[in-house]
Amino acid sequence: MDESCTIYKTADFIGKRWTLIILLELSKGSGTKRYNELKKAIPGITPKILSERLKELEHEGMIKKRIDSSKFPIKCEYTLTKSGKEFFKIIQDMKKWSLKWKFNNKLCANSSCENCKL
Amino acid sequence: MDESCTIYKTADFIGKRWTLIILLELSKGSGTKRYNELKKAIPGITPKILSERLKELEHEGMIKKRIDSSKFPIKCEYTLTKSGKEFFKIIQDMKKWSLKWKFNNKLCANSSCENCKL
DNA sequence: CAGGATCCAAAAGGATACTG
DNA sequence: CAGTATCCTTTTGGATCCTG
Repeated sequence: MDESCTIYKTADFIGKRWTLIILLELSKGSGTKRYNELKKAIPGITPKILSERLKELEHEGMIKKRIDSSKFPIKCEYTLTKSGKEFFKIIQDMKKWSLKWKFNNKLCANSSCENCKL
Repeated sequence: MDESCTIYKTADFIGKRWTLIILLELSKGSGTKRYNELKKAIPGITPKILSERLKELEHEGMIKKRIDSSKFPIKCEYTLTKSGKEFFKIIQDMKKWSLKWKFNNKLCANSSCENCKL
C-alpha cells in the first residue's frame, strides 16, 4: 500500500487543515453558503486557504459552485453534492467513535461550536 | 467550530502522512507486528517518522506496545487495541465511499498493495 | 463580492549516521 | 532490534494588499 491507495488519499484529503471545517459549515442550515458567509463562519481562515480548499472540494466532486454574474458584484454559492452529503455520514461515525473512546475530549464545547449540528 | 472539536482533531490525526498506512498494515494478518516488520512493509517510511507515528497512535490509545527485553536484542510488538479495531470500520466505510464516488481512482492497484485485506 | 498575488514563517518530513 | 540525533529540504499555511 502506498499513496496511490484510495483510502490513503481520502484520509489525506479530509485530514487537511480547514477541509473538514468547511464541510461541516456547509452542512449546517440550508446546505448552501456563499464565499463570504463561509469566511465569516470560520474564524481564522484566510481568503487564500478558503478558496484553495473550496477548489479542492469542488475538484473532488464534494461541493458544487454556482456563480451568479448577472449583476455586479458577482455572487457565488457553494453546495454539498450527493457525494459530499454521503461523506458526512462517515464524519458522523467518526464523531461517535471519538465520543466513545476519547471521553475527556469534549465535542464542540467552545462558543464558536454552539450551533454545530453534528 | 474550531480545532478543539473532536472530529476535527480526529480527522487531522488520521489524515497525517503515514498514520493510516500504519493502521492498515497493522490490521493485516495476525494484527500484531514488530517495528522492523512495519518498516519493511511500508516502503519509503523513515525510522524517525515510523517511531513518531507509533508513539502518536499509542498515545491516542489505538495501538498497544509490548516490549520483550528478556533477551538481547530487545523485541517490540505493536498491536491494534479495541479502539483501533473499531476505527478500522470507519476506514472501511471510507473505502466504500471512495469506490462509489471515485471510479477512476482504483483501490490498491499497485504491487505493494496486493495483499491489502481491506 | 470573491478571490488572486506576493512574501514570509513555521512545520513537517526525508537522508543518514549512530547507539543501548 | 528498535529506535535517536542531526541536519536539511520541502511543503503548508498565514498576513496583507490588490482587483475584475
